[in-house]
Parts: sequence; C-alpha cells; structure tokens
Amino acid sequence: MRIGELAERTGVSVRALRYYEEQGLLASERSESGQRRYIENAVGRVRLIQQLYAAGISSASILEMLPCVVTGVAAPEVLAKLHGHRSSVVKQIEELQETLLQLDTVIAGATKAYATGVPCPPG
Amino acid sequence: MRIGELAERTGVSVRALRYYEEQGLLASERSESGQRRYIENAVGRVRLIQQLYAAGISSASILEMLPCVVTGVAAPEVLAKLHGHRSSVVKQIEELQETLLQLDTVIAGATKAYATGVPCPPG
DNA sequence: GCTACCTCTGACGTCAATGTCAGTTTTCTA
DNA sequence: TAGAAAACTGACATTGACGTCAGAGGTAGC
Repeated sequence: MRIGELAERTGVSVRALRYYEEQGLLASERSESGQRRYIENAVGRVRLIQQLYAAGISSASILEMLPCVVTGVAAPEVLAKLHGHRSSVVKQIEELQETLLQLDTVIAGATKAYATGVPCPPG
Repeated sequence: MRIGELAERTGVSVRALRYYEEQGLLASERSESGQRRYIENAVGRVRLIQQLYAAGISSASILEMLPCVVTGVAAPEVLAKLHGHRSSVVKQIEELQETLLQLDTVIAGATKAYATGVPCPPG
C-alpha cells in the first residue's frame, strides 16, 4: 500500500511515517519512481511503534528493541534494557493510578461542594 | 524556605520551580531583597504538579484545575474538564498495561530463544 | 569583612516528534 | 489526455518543560 493509505489506516500522519523510516523504525520498498510501498505488516508495526512511544520509550531505544520484537531473540544487553523499560512502564502505571485517585478525590469533593452552592471561579 | 531547599526536598530543579511560578502554578512570598520564600505547603504542591505533568496534563489545564484541588470546589465547566482528564488517565493506564503485556511477551520469548543459542545482533 | 555559596533576571539553547511550506514529479480519474 | 490528488525531498518552524549561561546582588559562617 502507499503512504497515504497506511497513514489513514493507522491514524498516524504521513509526515510521521516518513520520520519513522528516517529513524530506521519502519521499512518500505520503493516503486520505480521512488514512492514508498508498504506491506500489510506495516500497519501492526506502526501501531507497535506508537505504543512504545506512548510508553515514553525513545526512537533510539525502540530501534534497539525492534529486531528482537520481530525475531523474538535478544542478546543479554538488549534484554537488560527491555527489563529496564518494563520497570519504567510499571512505575508509570503506578503513578498514573495514584494520580487517578487524586483526581477522583478532587472530582468527588468538587461535585459535592458545588452542589452546596459555593462555586469556584471558572477558567 | 528558600528555593534551593524546596528544590532539594522535591527533587525538582530550581529552574523548574521558577518555571512553575512563571506559569502561575506555584506561589511564593518575596523577601525584602526579592528572594523567593516558600511555605511548607509548597512541597506538596510541587509534588502534585509533577504528578499531573506525568499524567500528560498541560500547565494551562493544571492552572485551571489547581484552585479546585485546593478549595475542593469546581464550576461545572471545570468539573467537565476534570472528568475529561480522568478519562484520559484511565486510557493511558490501559494502553500502558497493553504495552506491558507486549513487553512481557517479547522478554519471555527473547529470554527463551537466547537460551537456545540464537543471538540477536546487539545495539 | 571576606569568602563561598545562593539567588536573581533575562535570554538563548535543547530535544523529540512532528507540522508546514515550497517546488517538483507521479498516479489516478473523468 | 487533462487536471486533480497524492507523493517526493529538503528545510525551517513549533511546542513544552525545562537546561544553561552571564552578570549582578544577597546571605551565612568564620
């Protein structure tokens, strides 16, 4: 498929897809005239990249771990980094859960207080 | 306390603290000579700010919700945004949990495969 | 009162993942 | 076979949360 279709199917901009390629994260064949052609597989790959980005993992780290994701095999060095990222993700989840509690407290309190008729200046 | 102490106690840089003030997120008294003085309370405030930042909430949004966090009261408009942020945090947690599963799969596979003697090129 | 560290303002630098624009070439559709 | 739509490269712009530096003034221990 061409880049526009991949963009549409993944919800990622064309510019971003070119950037992924630039970073070595996403491969493409080229047509005679030089246009990028992607295999079906690319859709899943792009989603994976987005997921890892969302976890705060940098392009460089993703680049390092991608071959292992694909082949399912990793050298000890890489494996150690994978464990590191795992820990980081776990920590992020814990922190977000704590944030959620705080937000819930605020929401509960604010809802109740507002019902009693003491408004807070709106933004 | 002075800015250096607050920085040390919160683990946040002096520069960041000034930035928070610039954004209206953190108040300070000033000494005669113009140096910032913080009350004990500031420590908790800074931690809260960090937590909200970590949840991907922007300065502007934090600024909007902070008075409500403090007073426990929010206008409906603000309350709606709080719910919006709550949803966003929930979604982030779900996505991170999915990422965690993926990472675990990779780690499990890679560990096992490496044990069988088929290394992946290291970074 | 000296010295070493702390703090101030202001301004420019950084970094990563894009956005955006320009000028050109390819590809699809009528 | 036009003409519109999509893709190309290359380069500069953006955004947010700071880092960093310069030059000047404040503060605390001896």
